[in-house]
Amino acid sequence: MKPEEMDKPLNGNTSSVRRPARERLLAAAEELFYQDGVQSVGIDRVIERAGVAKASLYGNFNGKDDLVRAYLDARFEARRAAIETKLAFHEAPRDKMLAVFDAMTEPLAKPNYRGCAFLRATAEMPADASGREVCRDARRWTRELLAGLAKEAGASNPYVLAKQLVLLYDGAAA
Amino acid sequence: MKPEEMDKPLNGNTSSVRRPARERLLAAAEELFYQDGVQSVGIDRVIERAGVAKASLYGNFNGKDDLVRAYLDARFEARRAAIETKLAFHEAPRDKMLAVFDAMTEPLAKPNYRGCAFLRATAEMPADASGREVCRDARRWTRELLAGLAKEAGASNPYVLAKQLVLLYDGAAA
DNA sequence: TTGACACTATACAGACCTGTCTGGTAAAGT
DNA sequence: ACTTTACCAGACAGGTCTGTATAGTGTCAA
Repeated sequence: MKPEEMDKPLNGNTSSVRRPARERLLAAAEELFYQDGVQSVGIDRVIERAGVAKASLYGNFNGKDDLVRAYLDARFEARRAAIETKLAFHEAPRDKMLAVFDAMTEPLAKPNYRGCAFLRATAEMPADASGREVCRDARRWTRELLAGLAKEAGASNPYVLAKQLVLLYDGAAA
Repeated sequence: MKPEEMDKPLNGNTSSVRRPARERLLAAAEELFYQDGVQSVGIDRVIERAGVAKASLYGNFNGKDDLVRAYLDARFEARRAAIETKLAFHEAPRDKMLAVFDAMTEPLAKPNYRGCAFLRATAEMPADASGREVCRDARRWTRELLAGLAKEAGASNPYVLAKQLVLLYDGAAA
């Protein structure tokens, strides 16, 4: 996606039925929020990109805060799905841990990678934003998943190991 | 510093001579920008905290962007000073590398630590902000310092090692 | 046909933020 | 005595942002 296309509407509707406004909003939010940051992307840009009226945004979400939260939720869901897909290929706890790490570091190689979405969002959101919870939950989920696997694998201190692994991911993602 | 004191002016002038406006502005910027984020802290809050008129800000700086840059510059200078102080105690390159890491991770234990100032600022500043350069410079300076020491220490691949160490720091700081 | 529904388009209020401008004070240099 | 310098206080303009309100369109079902 070239920059000059970044604000043109994307309907994705070669079919006769248009995708509902909510989906288009989430798709636009996903791209714009991740690429340019939650703070600096205004509502007007999102609705323009989604090809949606402002009223449709406020009909489907409670406000920007809610849209950001939905965007982060979707992001979390995507990560969880990616991890669990990879997880299914392995049996041994140790292999599973590697699979988790594999799934998480896979996006790093992508051309438009801009760092961990949760870390970025946490850094730029105001302290009282509701999206912070999602970020916290996502990090905790990852940590506890790793800790559980480490325990199964017989690690002497699974919780500490999980924290160190997350720390390593944070470094790579930053 | 309790939150309710966070916006009262701090003159720090028990002496007869008041500290000049520029210094008070930088001190206020340091605290507010680091604590609450560069974006969400407005100029009015900075000048109120500094006990300074708005005109004094625009007399000493070219605008908010410039103030942010000065804040980051000061931050960089402080880090450099802290590192070089610790560096002076050691002779062997390997000890020096540990000293660098020591100096950089020392602030992590402080009660009001909020992560690496440069990482945070980079995450929340708009793409065209002049402060990004400072962040880039600070990171490059650290990396090259470590690479130089690694080379002296006889590391097989000093540059890669330096990058990995910085990555480790980023993880810890995030 | 009518009415409910989802949507578009646009105008607008209110808040906030940056940056400018004016006016006044006090100290230091000439 | 006069000027310069540094400063404070606050009003104000211009912009951007979120969120609301209004008016109109197309569709589908009863």
